[in-house]
Amino acid sequence: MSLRQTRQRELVLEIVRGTMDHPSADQVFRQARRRLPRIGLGTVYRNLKDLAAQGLIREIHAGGATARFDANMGRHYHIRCVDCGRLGDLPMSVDDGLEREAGRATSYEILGHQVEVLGRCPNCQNLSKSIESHSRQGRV
Amino acid sequence: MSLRQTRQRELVLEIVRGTMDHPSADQVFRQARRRLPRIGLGTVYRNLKDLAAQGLIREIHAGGATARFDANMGRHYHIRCVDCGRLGDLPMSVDDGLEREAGRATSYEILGHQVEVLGRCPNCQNLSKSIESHSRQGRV
DNA sequence: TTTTGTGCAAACGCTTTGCATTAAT
DNA sequence: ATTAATGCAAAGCGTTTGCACAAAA
Repeated sequence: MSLRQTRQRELVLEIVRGTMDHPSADQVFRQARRRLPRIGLGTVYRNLKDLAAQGLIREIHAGGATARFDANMGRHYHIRCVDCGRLGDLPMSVDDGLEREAGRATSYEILGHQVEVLGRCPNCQNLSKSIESHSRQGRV
Repeated sequence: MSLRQTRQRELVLEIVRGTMDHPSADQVFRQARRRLPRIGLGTVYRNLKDLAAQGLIREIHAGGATARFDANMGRHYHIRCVDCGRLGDLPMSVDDGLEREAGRATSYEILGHQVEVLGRCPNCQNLSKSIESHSRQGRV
């Protein structure tokens, strides 16, 4: 249950904490190998995942693994169900102020923005309700 | 240069247009195969990519392909350079109203949201400037 | 007839996993 | 001594690509 403190795990955490540039697993791996030449890529992946589960680091945009396609070409936002992965359109207005503010905050040339709201769809809410009331089982 | 009108391409477009649920390439493929049993998965991928390039559909990769990691656990937004993939933190305020509005617009249980602004980082802006001024080459 | 597009299969890149060994507790 | 974590390699998954053949133009 409790995590053991290993050289590898400490190093991975230290590397992610020590940089501002949101490294990929492979970048963390390369950097780690400079200090622990025998560290494996699998270990790095496992530690990144464990550290994220502990809330010590955050994995960014892991949700968008597989591409989705949309024939709605108007600007709009999306909502994703964290349980079943269902992706829906959000019938709400697009915030142009956000790009203006981002332009002020950085020296990037702003080209656009995407918003993804995370939630649980009605179907998955009902599923977990019926599990609660009918049994003691945990996560499905 | 100009796209030919094939049964396969028409079908793929029709499928993406005919659903609201943002199908993945594989879902499009399965549905397409019901009407064109010999269609290949590669063809579906190629057509989705072509149709997106033509602006007829949109590819949603809610985040980049490969996962990135961040030790900054506070709520914040990101900005991605569309040229080099560089990912930065955005020093700007998080919009809670957005989640409230999403809650009103759907029957999802709202859990959070992510914003990714797209742009070109200062470095890539300079790179393309120097290419423009020193040569006639197009896209790098 | 000339290309572009297709089907197929192999290759790709990122990530996960099985397993025998190592090391933290 | 116990058992979680490691290194390694193989497999998994979504996606891309090379190539000979088919079909639009």
